[in-house]
Amino acid sequence: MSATVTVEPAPDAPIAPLPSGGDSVLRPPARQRRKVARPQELLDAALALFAEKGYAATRTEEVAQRAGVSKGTLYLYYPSKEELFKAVVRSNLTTLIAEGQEAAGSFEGTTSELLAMLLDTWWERVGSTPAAGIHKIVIAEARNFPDLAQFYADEVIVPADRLFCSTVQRGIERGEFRPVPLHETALALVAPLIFAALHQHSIGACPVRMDCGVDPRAMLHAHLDLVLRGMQVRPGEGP
Amino acid sequence: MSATVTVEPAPDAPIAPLPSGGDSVLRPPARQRRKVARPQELLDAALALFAEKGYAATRTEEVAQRAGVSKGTLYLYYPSKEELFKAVVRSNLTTLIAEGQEAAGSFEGTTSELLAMLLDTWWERVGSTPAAGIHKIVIAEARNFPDLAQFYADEVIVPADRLFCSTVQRGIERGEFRPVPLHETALALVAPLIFAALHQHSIGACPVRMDCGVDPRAMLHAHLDLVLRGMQVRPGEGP
Amino acid sequence: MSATVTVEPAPDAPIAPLPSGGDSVLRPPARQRRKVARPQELLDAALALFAEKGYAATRTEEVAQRAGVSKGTLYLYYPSKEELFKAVVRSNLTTLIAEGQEAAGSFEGTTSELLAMLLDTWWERVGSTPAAGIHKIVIAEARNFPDLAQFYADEVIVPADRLFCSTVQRGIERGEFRPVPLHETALALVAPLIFAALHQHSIGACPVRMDCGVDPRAMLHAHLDLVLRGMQVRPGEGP
Amino acid sequence: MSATVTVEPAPDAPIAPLPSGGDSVLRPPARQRRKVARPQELLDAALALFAEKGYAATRTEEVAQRAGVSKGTLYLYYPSKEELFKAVVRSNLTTLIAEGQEAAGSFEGTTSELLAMLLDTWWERVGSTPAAGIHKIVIAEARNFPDLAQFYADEVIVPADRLFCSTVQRGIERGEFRPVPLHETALALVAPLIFAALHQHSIGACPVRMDCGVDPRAMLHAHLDLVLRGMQVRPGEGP
DNA sequence: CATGAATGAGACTTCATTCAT
DNA sequence: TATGAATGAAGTCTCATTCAT
Repeated sequence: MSATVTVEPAPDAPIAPLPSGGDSVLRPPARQRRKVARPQELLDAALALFAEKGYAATRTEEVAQRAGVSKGTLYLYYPSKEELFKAVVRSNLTTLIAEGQEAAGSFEGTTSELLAMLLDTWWERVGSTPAAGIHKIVIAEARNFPDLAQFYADEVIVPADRLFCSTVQRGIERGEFRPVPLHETALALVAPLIFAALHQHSIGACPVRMDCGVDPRAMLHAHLDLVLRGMQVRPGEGP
Repeated sequence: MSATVTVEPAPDAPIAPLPSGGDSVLRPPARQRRKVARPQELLDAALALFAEKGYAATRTEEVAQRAGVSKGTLYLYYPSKEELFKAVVRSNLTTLIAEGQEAAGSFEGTTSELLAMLLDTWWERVGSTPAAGIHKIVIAEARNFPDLAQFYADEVIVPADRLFCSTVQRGIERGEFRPVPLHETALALVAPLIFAALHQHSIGACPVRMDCGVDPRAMLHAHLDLVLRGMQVRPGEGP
Repeated sequence: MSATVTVEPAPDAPIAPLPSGGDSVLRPPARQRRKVARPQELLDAALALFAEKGYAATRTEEVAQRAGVSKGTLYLYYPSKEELFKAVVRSNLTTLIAEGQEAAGSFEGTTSELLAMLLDTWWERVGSTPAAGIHKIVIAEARNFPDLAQFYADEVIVPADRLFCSTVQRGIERGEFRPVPLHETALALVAPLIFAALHQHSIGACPVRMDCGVDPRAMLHAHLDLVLRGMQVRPGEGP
Repeated sequence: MSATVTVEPAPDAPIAPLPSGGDSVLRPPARQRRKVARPQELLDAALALFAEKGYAATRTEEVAQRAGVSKGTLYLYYPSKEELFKAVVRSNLTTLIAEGQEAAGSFEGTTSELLAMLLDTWWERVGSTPAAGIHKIVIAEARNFPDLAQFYADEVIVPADRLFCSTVQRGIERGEFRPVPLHETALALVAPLIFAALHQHSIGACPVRMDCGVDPRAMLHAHLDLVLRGMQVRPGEGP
């Protein structure tokens, strides 16, 4: 408050939700009615916190605060912490899936290019965003929330597997790839990306001194280079 | 309780996790080796539970029970749940690294064979054992325990990176591999395995119905096949 | 909302429960009689819910819903749940008392017949109607709402006692009954009925399997038979 | 604490549980281990509070305080508020039932005397004690806790009905009573007592000014006098 | 007058930690 | 040392009440 001290924004709300404008410092916190915007604001706040601290360590009140509402308001929109979490997963993964389908849909070009594009897009839209933190949470809490695990399997794992399997299949059918096993190859394709995303949202988000940091981008390309070469049909190998 | 009972000497480090070498299997009459074995028993119980349920969902009482002692006794050895957690991670990672070094040792044969051996061994000794649960925990809790992240970086990530980088280097130097970028390739090599291990200890451990389950073993081989081909020097490509 | 709409005059007692006579069934076009009917509608809804679930388990929102208004509107008429509760009890007790007086009237015939009639009527008009739920509420909450207990004592217990005492007195004076103690006998007369009514509105309203259910009607008659015989002067017994 | 000030006991604990003796005024409240005494102390505290305020209005922490323990300790013995309540009911009603059976068992004398004794005892051991408050609670909360209602029906209502029916039967068989209907008469016998007990624990426990207060004792005798006369075989009525 | 989104005190319950025995 | 009864801070969720619209 004093003139010389250059206070940085309160650490509690580094990504402050936006307090509407006026927000005078009087006691009653000037409650607002924003029925339509609230759900998304809550979802965003929840995603950020869940991704950072995990499911159990995130308090509902903290989510509400970050969204700029009170504890009770959160429960107006989501009936429980678990449902809130599911909504977060659903919201971000539905988008994810939709994008995957869409991107794969009508693609012209070599399958190698398609794969590069898919993985690139995934990294840009998911892996490098807070949404990637969801994977971390699911991995960490799956055994405590079996129905959540089932949900995740149904909504994410299976569709993603389908997408990549069919893409590899396309490469094989077009004579671009050797006849590699589908599921295993699909997994080998995405694993490094997901791994990098996990890293990014756990150790990578900590202030650790490390002399072998890896740029995910560079890693992605090295991986693609490696793997595509490994799949491609070599000159004298023809089927 | 009575005064005449001469309790065996207190373990030199009542709160220390245990120096891993000390728990030799000597003293065959399995009688009354309680007090020295306690720390390790607690650590084992804690590892199993943390790996299964995560940090927050694991109750200290449960750990104590599983180790066959009372709640209070646990606090005799570890001053808090957090310290117990750190001790578990440290204890098991040290072992883990030791095994890595040992496995690498002096290997004769092609670098492809060496890599195959390394990854195979890793899966056998770590990925498929409860120790892999540690990765899950560290990933999930890194941001809540920053010094743990630092520890993990120092003790696991950096050494592992060094091991794989030097192996790839060996392959390049011997003319077996193309001149691929070291760090990125190393990461691409291990990522699918770690990913599979994580999967194994989260979703894979849940009773989820899934039509695209992948055998980690088969995946490992598909991955190796792919990646080694991608790295190898092709006939007409000379260095 | 618009300025030209001439809302009907505000009810003279916006917060008053309603004086019971005011809600005549006039104004046949059942159109827009909302605002004057509101208090009674709220009271009715509240009575039903309080009687069914008790004070604490009844939510104000539920009351509002049942009355067809919003939560906020309820508070326009009653400043708090507690006041609503009191208004409900008072309102219905007034009715109850009125019915008592009405039922008593001027009776010709033996006092036994008069008593039979009184109790019969009470059961028909009160005991078997939702109004009996009020007794349940008062009994349950008297200690949490002392002034309500006072009100109940003044408005119900004392008048009822007076009515039955004077009736018994009449029986004694006319030589029909032995000189029994007044208050105690009056209580002994009504207790089984009230008891049955309470039962009816608590356990009797639950889906309990019970092999000793009692028909309140039959019980009433057995009780009367017993008690009137007990009071009546026997052939050889003095005056 | 000072010598001259005669402090009355803190208002929070009018019926203080007994603080073991020492109870110095230091900050740590001198926790004690009384594993065997605790359950009954908690039950007593719970009975008193439930009887006074009802189920919902009684806070678990209040029960713990009154029993002289902390919130958590309560849950060491009873897993939930509902279970605590059931334990209270069970504890007090089991005693009740046992006493009833026992008292009725081998009785010599007229059935009128037996009935007088039964009702007298009931009043002394239940009706006039806090245990009678249980009836109030069951009546008030039965519809919110159906399984409690079932429990109460099974454990109290049915056995009590059986006891009184068999007693009336005995009177009829011995030629003491007219052939009255069993269930109905049994109910008519106990109803005034239960009614009085309810009254005692609701309105009767409030500071109400009332000019028609009834001594339950006197009422009990008036009732018995009335009802026994009504049941007894009159001189010229032969069986 | 009416609405219903928003609030926040408070209830129940859990569990890491302490400490008398 | 070991125990496990006891503690109390903290978390999730409810709901009476308020108030901007």
